[in-house]
Amino acid sequence: MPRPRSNEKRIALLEAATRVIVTQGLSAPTAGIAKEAGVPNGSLFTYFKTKTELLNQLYLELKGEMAAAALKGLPAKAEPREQFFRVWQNWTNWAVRFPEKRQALTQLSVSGEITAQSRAAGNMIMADLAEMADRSRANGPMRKAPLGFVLAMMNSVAEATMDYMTQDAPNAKKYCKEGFDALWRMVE
Amino acid sequence: MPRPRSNEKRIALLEAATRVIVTQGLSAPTAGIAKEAGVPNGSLFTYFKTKTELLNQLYLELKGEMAAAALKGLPAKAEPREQFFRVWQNWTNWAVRFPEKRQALTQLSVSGEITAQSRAAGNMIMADLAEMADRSRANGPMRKAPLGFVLAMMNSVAEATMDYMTQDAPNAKKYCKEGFDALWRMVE
Amino acid sequence: MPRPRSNEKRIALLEAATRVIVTQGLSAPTAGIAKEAGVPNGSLFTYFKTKTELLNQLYLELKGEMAAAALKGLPAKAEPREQFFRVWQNWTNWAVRFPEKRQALTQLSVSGEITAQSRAAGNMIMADLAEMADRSRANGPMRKAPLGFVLAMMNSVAEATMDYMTQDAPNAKKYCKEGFDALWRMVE
Amino acid sequence: MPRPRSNEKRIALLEAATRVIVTQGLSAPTAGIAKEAGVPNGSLFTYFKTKTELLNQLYLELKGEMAAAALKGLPAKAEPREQFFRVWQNWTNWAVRFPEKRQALTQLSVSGEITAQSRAAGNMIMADLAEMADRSRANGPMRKAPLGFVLAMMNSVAEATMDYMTQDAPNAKKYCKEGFDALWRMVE
DNA sequence: GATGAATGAGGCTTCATTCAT
DNA sequence: GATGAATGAAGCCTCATTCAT
Repeated sequence: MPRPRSNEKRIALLEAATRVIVTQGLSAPTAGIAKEAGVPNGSLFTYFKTKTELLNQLYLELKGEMAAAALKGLPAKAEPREQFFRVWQNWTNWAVRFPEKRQALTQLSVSGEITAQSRAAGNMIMADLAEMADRSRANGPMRKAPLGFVLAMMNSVAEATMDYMTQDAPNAKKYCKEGFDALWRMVE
Repeated sequence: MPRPRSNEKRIALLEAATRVIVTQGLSAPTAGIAKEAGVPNGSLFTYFKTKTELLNQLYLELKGEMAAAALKGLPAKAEPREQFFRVWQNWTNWAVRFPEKRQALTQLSVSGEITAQSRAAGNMIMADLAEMADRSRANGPMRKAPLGFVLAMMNSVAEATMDYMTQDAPNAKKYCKEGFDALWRMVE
Repeated sequence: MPRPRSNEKRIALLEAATRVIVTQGLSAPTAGIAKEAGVPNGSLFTYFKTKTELLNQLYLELKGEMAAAALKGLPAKAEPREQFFRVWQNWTNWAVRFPEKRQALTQLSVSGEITAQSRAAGNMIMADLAEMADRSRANGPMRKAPLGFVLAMMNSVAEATMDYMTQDAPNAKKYCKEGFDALWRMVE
Repeated sequence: MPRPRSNEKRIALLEAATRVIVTQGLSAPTAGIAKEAGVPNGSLFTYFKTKTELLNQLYLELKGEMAAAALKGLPAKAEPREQFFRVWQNWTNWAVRFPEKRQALTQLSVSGEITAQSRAAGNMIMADLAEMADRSRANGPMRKAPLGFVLAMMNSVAEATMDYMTQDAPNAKKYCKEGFDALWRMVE
């Protein structure tokens, strides 16, 4: 029985990639990522066939983490608005707690490195969030707009909110609320 | 400001860069940009000292074009909402007419290549737009929020709108209106 | 001579190497050979200390097979020419039946991977053939030329013949005869 | 006007490649070739887009040189045999004078690196030689065999001859004659 | 012994920038 | 100034071999 593949190294590489991407961008050398992870450069390629694959997996990983954070500990019974606000808080707070993860995710999202497949999978991950959004706008002015469009709106507002929460951490809570209210006005 | 002889080549390079960036990303080789522009590769560096400078100038150029387009032909006397809507139309239509320019601008904006100075200059360019936004929210629910935050919100909604207008061109007009209404609800 | 347990795997590796060398050349990765053989990559090195050793053993194996095929079922009593022709047929037919083996052998022969020792051993293997060749030219025009030179000549004619037999299989028999006659004219 | 491409460097690279291939085989690093040529490694790729292209051009270059050498200074009027013998001498002597070139050419010929196109071009280069061979066998026992087959025979005999001439230089002349006579017996 | 993960030296190639002409 | 060849530092990835299990 050979040495089994170490999941720790995989994680270490993914986390290192996150950090390195934030400081150096997506063109950061794989060697740098490996070094940051404390792993020999050749090993990176036993865990990820190519740099692109590493990037795509990181994308999915981060998206998954973000979604999980957003949906964590939802009050099963609650007003839609309240429930949504809770998600909003979870979501934006995750971004504040892990600014590097969010930043890396943003970079990945706009880059040409992410496959259509990965993007599709990423959307699947966000399905619960999407559904919640769908319910929220059900009786509002955007009820007839395509769901995708509404989601894009929400997402973009969320991004802007997170930016400010991160940049100006002391007032994070205020931005969080303000952003949510703006969003709510938009859809409900 | 010493200018190299041919301004045509400068323009050609900038336009080529726009196209090349869209298809290949910011890591596109300078040689490729030069070729696309029909300019010898070495000449690129007589027009732009470094690749970074080319990118920064392109950023400013595109931002300028966008702002100019947005503010063109404004009815001097008109209701704020109407006037703002006109700007909104100009703006989003520019994005639809020149999707490559917008895409390149987006890529540049998120990249680490753009200097703080360029970003500041970029904001100056958008000053008129910012002022208009400021007036729009003057009596609305976001009247007390930091202007930057409001602008970021608007911008993010605009981005989402443009995305959909570009992706689904036949319904562009609808998205344009829908996006604007959403924005208006947010701030006014 | 300590032998690893399974001779089957050894054979499988040798045969896989033959196939892989034909398609990918001698620089084919050991991992690829192992995979083709259905053997885990690490195991290759329990059967062959190094890649070079694998190559050398393959060389000898193929040379041995070729010689055995050539000398098989010789009529003990027969005219020299007839006997030699029989060998010639056996030899060239082997090449046609196993073109991959011959091709791999050719590649190995010209490569720098084969040690002097292996080459010497390879010549030993061909000793019977050499002897027969020696007898054949005993009364001919090349009777005074160094044996090695005559053998090289024969070998080269054989190679050319095999090439054509393999390339143009339907006429293989004709080439076989034609090649032999040419050879015989040369030495006898 | 920029620096023109230096044909000297091209030649230097080709010659360096010849030498390096002989000692290290076709898998010799491009860096080593460049160093041997006294050229920075990056420059190799301004003269040859890829290693494969370098190899193919070298193949053609060597083949061309060989053919030119073989056909040099032919007596216009002479018996076919005499004329052919002259070619044979030229040819084999070239091999003795430039053993590295011949060895490299041999390696290239058997390798998988040479394109079908290059091989075709290589054959064109040898066309005059082929024609002469064709005339030589016109009245001989191989007059009905496919020309390609005859050429292959001749070539293989030449190879064997050259090997011995090179290995045992003092007797080169003898091998040259002996090889030619053998060949002549074969075809005429 | 069997297995396949681990390793790190190197290989090929690219590229921003410089510089000879 | 204009041009495109020149350059050499990296970058991504491969691979023979070793070694933990």
